Amino acid sequence: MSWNQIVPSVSELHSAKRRAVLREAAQAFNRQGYHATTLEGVAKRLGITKTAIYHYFPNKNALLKACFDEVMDAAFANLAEATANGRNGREKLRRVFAGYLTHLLDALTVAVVVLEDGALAPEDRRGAYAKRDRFERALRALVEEGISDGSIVPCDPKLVIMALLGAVNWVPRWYRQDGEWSAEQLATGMSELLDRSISTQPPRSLVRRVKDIKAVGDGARDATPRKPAKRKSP
Amino acid sequence: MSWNQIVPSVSELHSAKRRAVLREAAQAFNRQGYHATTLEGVAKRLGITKTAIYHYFPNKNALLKACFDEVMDAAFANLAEATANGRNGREKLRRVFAGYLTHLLDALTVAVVVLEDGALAPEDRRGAYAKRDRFERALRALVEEGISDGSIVPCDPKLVIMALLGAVNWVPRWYRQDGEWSAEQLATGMSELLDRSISTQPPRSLVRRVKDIKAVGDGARDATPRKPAKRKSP
Amino acid sequence: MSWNQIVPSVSELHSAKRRAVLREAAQAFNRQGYHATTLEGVAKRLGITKTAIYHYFPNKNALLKACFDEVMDAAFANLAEATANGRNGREKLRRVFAGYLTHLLDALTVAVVVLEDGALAPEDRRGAYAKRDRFERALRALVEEGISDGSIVPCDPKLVIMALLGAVNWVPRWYRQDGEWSAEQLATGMSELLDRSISTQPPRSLVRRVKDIKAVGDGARDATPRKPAKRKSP
Amino acid sequence: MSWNQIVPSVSELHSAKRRAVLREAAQAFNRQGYHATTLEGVAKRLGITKTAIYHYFPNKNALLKACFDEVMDAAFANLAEATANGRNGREKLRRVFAGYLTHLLDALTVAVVVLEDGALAPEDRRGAYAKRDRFERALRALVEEGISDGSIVPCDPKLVIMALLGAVNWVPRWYRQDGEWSAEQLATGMSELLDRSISTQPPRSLVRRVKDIKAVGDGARDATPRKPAKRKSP
DNA sequence: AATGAATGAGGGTTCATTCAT
DNA sequence: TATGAATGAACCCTCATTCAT
Repeated sequence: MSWNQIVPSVSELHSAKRRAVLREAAQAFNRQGYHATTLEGVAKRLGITKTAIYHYFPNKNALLKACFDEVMDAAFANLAEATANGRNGREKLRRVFAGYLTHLLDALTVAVVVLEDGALAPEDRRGAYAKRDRFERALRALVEEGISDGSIVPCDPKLVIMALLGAVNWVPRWYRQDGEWSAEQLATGMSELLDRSISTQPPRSLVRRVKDIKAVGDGARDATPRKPAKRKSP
Repeated sequence: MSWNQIVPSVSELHSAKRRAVLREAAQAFNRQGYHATTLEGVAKRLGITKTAIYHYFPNKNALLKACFDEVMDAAFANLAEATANGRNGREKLRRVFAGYLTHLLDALTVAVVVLEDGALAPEDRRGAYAKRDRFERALRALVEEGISDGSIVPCDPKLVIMALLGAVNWVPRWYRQDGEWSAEQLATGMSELLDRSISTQPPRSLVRRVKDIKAVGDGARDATPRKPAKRKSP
Repeated sequence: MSWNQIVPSVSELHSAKRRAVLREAAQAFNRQGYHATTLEGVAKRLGITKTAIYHYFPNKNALLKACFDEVMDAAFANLAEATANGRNGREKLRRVFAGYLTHLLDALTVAVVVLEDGALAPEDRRGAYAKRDRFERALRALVEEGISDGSIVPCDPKLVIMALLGAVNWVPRWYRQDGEWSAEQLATGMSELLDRSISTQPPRSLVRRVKDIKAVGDGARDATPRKPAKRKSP
Repeated sequence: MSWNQIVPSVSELHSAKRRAVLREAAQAFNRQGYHATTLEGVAKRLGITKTAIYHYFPNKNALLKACFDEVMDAAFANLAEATANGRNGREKLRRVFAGYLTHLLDALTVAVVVLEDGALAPEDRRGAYAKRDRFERALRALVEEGISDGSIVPCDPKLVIMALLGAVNWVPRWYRQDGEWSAEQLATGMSELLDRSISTQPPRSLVRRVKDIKAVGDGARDATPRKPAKRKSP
């Protein structure tokens, strides 16, 4: 084909549009929930018609499933990265959540349809639940690892994971891109908070007060110092 | 009339039924979300007909509003109690969340429709949002107080409150009464977690390791030791 | 029975209440139409409950039928009187309409459910239609009589009757008791108008201008001069 | 594109269908009243489904409003024409009513939903009432004009207008296209009747009897002589 | 006689989905 | 590829009616 590289191929165009549809739908799902979202509304915001969506997805539920899959894919990718590079349970966990959060906050990304898992079609649900459970189990394993290696405070891993996921999954419903924080700032702030909630290390402020007596802390926990706000344009 | 105090009066019966309807609806809202909940389903689970519900609530949205109001009432009650009795910002905050959580987990109670605020009728929304914002502002003030009095680690109060609320409000969607934990255990576990996430004090486990050197901690924070599971009957 | 004549008997009470229900329902039917009228509304205005109505009428449609019957009874009564006392077709017709109108305007009376004949139950409809048709036929006969005796202008009796009934039956929908006219004034004004519309006699004002030349008119037509307003209290 | 002018364009098709829906609904409203009319029924008679209607009108009430608007538009058009061309109050009035009636009787037209004004949505009602009141006021002004110029008998304009409107608006409820009269005949007959009811001129039959003595009448009133029936096919 | 509770039928409306163009 | 038309399922809600008290 001529126009090489310049004019996008037909299939490129198709997947670009598909992607746009998915993004728009995901944002709607995040904001209003699956059932309150209408295809009409999604289409209108894209400047297309409702039926055009059906060229890219077989039905509404497929949009949800695609969201779910993407989130889970990102989750497992983060998990792999974190497991490979983290030095102890807590650090691994922090890496997972930081990556997960960054993914959620990325405007381009599909999002926390995790909240809407119940809306999946029965045939998709089993697989989705299995994936999600696998992810949660992996996270729990990291907690246990952290408890073992002393980086995480003794606790119930299941409860902790649900709590942290609650905090994280909730973000897309209240975070506004044009709001007070940049995505980066938010991710950092949340990560610190989550980290503190399970760390065996005293919080930084305390560390400073105690360090004269005895060196405490693993250093790694200060790896993400608060950066000055790099606010996006409104 | 005899049967005094024993046989419930007519109006008592009415409000008991009303309460039952509200509870059932709330559970459905929590599990599936507002829009995915059908009055038919709620009625069926109560063994009544759809229209019977209309004897107790004028419409579906009124159920949502009633949920919301109840949650907020409990929230403010906790806030008052905590403000009066807490000794510092962090302790106050912990009391608020502990009470809030207990309320959410109470089987008798209506629940976290907070997640579904967008589904409120336009005329109710303004008031509901105002109430909710007032509550969140109060929580943020507690965080600031805690930062000032040194009980809470320096942080962005807004972000912290949203994170903690996310963790807490998410609970009713995954907590099962007949599950692994009693409500009390859950409340305790969550409280400890939330508390750790903002505390300037080193975590208990660390404290033990450090206490030989220097006494640290405010004592109060161990006021709620993990009790042996008092599991409810399924 | 004691309390003779003073305390009304049980059955008197019953029929008085029945009457009250019928009146209220009739007014609602007149104002809003049968289908837009709810028994709840009728009951509320009477200060009773919806179910109480069922002590006096077996169902909503029976109220409509009762209205209809009453109107038709009055109509036939007027017809008899008018036929007996009127001196010619036109005069008879005028008497019928005047009486009919008076009945419609009587606050105590049930009313123009004629407009809602289609809402009657199928089993009642046949009878009701028969009655109504009989009445309309009688009116047409009067028109024909009037044409024959020269008191009514040549015209299509059917059309004329429908037109006059339209004008008359429409009254209850716009007439307000607390409005500008007394019932009497309205009845008089309408009668004059209806009369003029079919009369072979020149209108009064013309008569005055012509009477110098030749005596015209039947005298009877001036039998109901406009009286000064005797307004009812609000 | 070929088929020019012959095959209707897409948008023409749309508005033709819209028109068909409106007509069918209007007929139902006229026959049974607004509340007794179901969209299901309207659709069935059109051979479509209930929901198809929603492609052309946002809801049931919009159908009513469209009817109302069309009637009022025709009313004002007639008013303008009559005011411009009528020679005196009575003649103007007659022209208005004749035109109005013709419109009502036109099979293609939407009709006398005037009777159902109370069923309009609250937000539409104010405007509709204002329009209707403006029309009625204009008619009353014509009556007053007629009284002043001697063409109309002294009377209460308000009462007269309500009576005449009653007679006219009632027509669509009983007139059947496949009945005894053509629309033209009916319009003529009704017009004569209405005219007689307010005219200062002696009726034609009387005129003939009197004219030997003195010439009376304005000539114009005989402008619409009864034409021989031109019956439409059933 | 009167009531509150409850029901079932039915109507308006929304919305995902299909079809023909 | 994209659209407008059309459909059917489902839901909320109203209301006449019945029943037990």
